[in-house]
Amino acid sequence: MIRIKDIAKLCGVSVGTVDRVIHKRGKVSDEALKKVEKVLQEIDYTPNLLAKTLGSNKIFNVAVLVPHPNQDPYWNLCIAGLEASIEEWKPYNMELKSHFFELHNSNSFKEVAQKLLESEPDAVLSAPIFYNEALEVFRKLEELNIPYIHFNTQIPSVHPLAFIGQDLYQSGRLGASLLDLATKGQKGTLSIFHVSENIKHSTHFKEKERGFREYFEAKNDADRNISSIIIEENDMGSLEKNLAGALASEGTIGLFIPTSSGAKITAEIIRKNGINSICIVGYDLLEENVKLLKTGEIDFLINQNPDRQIFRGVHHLANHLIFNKQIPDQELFPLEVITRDNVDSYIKFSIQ
Amino acid sequence: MIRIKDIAKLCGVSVGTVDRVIHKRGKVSDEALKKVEKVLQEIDYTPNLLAKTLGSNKIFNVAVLVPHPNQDPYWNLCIAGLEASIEEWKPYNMELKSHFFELHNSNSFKEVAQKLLESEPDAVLSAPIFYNEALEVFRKLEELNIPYIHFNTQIPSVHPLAFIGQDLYQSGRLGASLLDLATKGQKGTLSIFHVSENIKHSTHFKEKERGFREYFEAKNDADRNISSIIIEENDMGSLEKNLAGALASEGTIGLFIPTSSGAKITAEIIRKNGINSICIVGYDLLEENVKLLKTGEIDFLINQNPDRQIFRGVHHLANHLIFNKQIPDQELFPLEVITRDNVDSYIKFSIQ
DNA sequence: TTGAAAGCGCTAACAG
DNA sequence: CTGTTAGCGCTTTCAA
Repeated sequence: MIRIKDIAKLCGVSVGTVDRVIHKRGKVSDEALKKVEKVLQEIDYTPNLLAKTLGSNKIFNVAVLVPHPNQDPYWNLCIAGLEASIEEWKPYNMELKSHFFELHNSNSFKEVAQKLLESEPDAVLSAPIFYNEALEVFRKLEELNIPYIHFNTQIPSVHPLAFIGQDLYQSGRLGASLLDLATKGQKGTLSIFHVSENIKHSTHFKEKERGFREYFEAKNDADRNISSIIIEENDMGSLEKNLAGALASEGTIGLFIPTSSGAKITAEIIRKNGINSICIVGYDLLEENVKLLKTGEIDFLINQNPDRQIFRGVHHLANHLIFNKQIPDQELFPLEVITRDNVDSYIKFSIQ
Repeated sequence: MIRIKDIAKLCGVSVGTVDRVIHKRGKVSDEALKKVEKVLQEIDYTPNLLAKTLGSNKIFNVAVLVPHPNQDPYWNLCIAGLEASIEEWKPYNMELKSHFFELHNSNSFKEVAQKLLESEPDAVLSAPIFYNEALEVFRKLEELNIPYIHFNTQIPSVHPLAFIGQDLYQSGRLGASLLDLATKGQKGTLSIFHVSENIKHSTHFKEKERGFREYFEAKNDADRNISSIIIEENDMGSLEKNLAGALASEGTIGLFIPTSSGAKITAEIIRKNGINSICIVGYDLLEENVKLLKTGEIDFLINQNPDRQIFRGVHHLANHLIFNKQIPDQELFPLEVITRDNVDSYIKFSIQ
C-alpha cells in the first residue's frame, strides 16, 4: 500500500504539498504541481479511508426530509432504515437529522424544508412528494452546492446526485401479471383502484397505472375488461358505498391497488359488504397488509422496501461525502413479490 | 465521544491498563481491574473503529472454501459476491483467499481443505457440501480456535459462528405454492424432479421436498397427484429418455426442480420431445434460466442469492474479527420469487 | 509557497 | 503489573 509519504519522497517534496495537490487546495508552485501530478498518474494511489476520516475530525451532517412517520404506516416503515443508517455511519462521524413534514400538507413541507436549509447540512436525502414546493427547495440546494439524493418519488427538472426507488412502470406491469395469474380462467373486470387524494400528487401512481394497462393491452384478452376506479370522496362512509357499488356494477374479479394503505381499506370493505372472491394485489409490508396476506384476503404484495431505500440513500451520500466515491445516478430496487408463503422470510430478514 | 484516555483519567490509571482490561490481555492487578470494569459498566464506551483498525496494523486472512466456479454456473454466481467482498474489506486490512474444490470430488475437497488449514487463516467461510469430509475439517478448525461460517448447506454436529442461507423447508413450500397457482384449474400430476446425483449428498434437497409435499398434503386436493421423479442415469441420453417417459406416463402438469441447473435440462427435454405446457418452478438466476423464464418455458424461479450469501458471510466474519461484534447465529435470506416481469429488476441490481 | 509537526483514538512494544 | 511512547496514514495548522 502506497502512502502520501511515499509519493512525497518520490517527488522530493513534503507530504503537505502532495496533500495540497491531491485536494486541489492550491498554493503549490507549478513545478511541484507537475512533479506530483506526474507521479500520481503513474502510480495507483488509493488513500487510506480510515486514516482520512480519523485525521480530519470533521463531522458530516446529513438531513433527511420525509413525511412524518406517525401519520402513515408506509412512512413509518422508513424509520427502521433511518435508525440502521444512524448506527452504520456513527463511526464515520456522520450524523443524521430527520426533518419530518406532514404528509398531506404542502405548507408543512415548505416550513420544514426552510428549517432544514437553515441547519446548513452537508447533504440531504429526501422523498420529494410535493412537486412544486420541492422544485424550489432543491433548486436552492443546488445553488448552495449542497448535494442531495431523492428516493421513492422521481421528479423532473432537478438534479439529484441519485435516485433510489422502483421502476414504477415495471412495477405496474408486475402487478398486472400477478393479477392476471391469480384470476386465470375467470371472466370479468380487473381494475386499478385509486383514492383520489393520492393521484393528485404524483407521477407515482400514473406510472404504475401505465404499466398495468400496457400489460393487458399487449395481451388483448377478450375475457378481461380493464378499468380504473377512482373514488373522490374523503370520508370513509361514502368511500365504502361508492367502492362497493363500483365493484358490483363492474363485475370486478381483481384489484390492483398502488397505495400501500389502500389494500387494507379495500379488503375491509369487501369483507363487510359480503362481496366474494376479488383478488387483490397491493403494496408493501405494512403490518395490516401482512395480516391480510396471511388470511388470504390479499393475494400478493409488491414490496417497495422503504426502509432500504433510506438506508441505501444514506449509504450513497456517505460514499460521496466521506469517501469521494463515484455513485450511480440511480438505483432501481428489485420488484419483490410477496405471498403468504414467503412473507415471513422477508419480515425476519432485518436490514443489512 | 468518550475515549480510552478519558476512562484512564476517570480511573486514575494509564491508557495501557485500560486497554489491557478491555481486551482481557491480563497482567492487571485486581485493584486496577475492578476500578476499570466499574467505570466501563457505568459509561457507554464504544471504541472508535477507525482508530482501532488503523492502530493495529494486523492483516486478517479469511479463507473461502467453495466449489470451483468454472464447473458449475451456480457456484459461478458466487464469484460476484466474493469480488464485492474483497473490495468492501480491503480498507480494513482484511484479505480473502479462495480455495476452490471440485464439485463432485470429495478427495479434492479434502486436499483443498488441507491446503487451507496449512495457510493458517484467521477465519473461514465455507459451503460444506460433503458431509463426512466436512466434519473432519471443521472439527479441526474448532480445535485450532479458528472461527468459521457456513453458507448454502447446513450440517449438524459442528458449530459454525453462523449459518447463512435459505429456510429450505419453506423454500419447498413456496415452490409448491407457485406451482399450485400456475396450474390452477388443471388436473394432473405435480412432481418434484431430482437427478440422483444431487440427492446423494444432501439434506438440501430433502428439506425442499418435505416442504413441497407438506404444502400439498395440507391442501388435500383431489385433482392433483403429487410425486417424485428421481432419475439415476448420469448420461444425458438416458436421462432424456427416462424423463420424457416419466412425464408422459404420469400426466405431469407441473415440475418443481430444486437444483438450479436442472430447470434448463428439463426445459430442453420438454421442448425437444414436443411435450406441451408443463409448468416449471426452478431455482436461481443462471443465465440460461433467465432466458427460459423470459421465453415462458420456465414459469418461476426462486432466487437463493448465492452471491449475497458469500457477501453476508464475509460481512459477519469481518464484524467478528475486526469489530468484535456479536453476530447472529443464522441469517435466513428472503425467498425471492422471480417471474418474467420482475427478473430484469433483479439482474440490474448489483450487490450492495 | 513550502515543510515540519501536532493531532485523530487506538494498539503494542518497551522500560521500569 | 504499570505507565510511557512510538507508531498507523491522513489532515491541518503554523512558522518559515
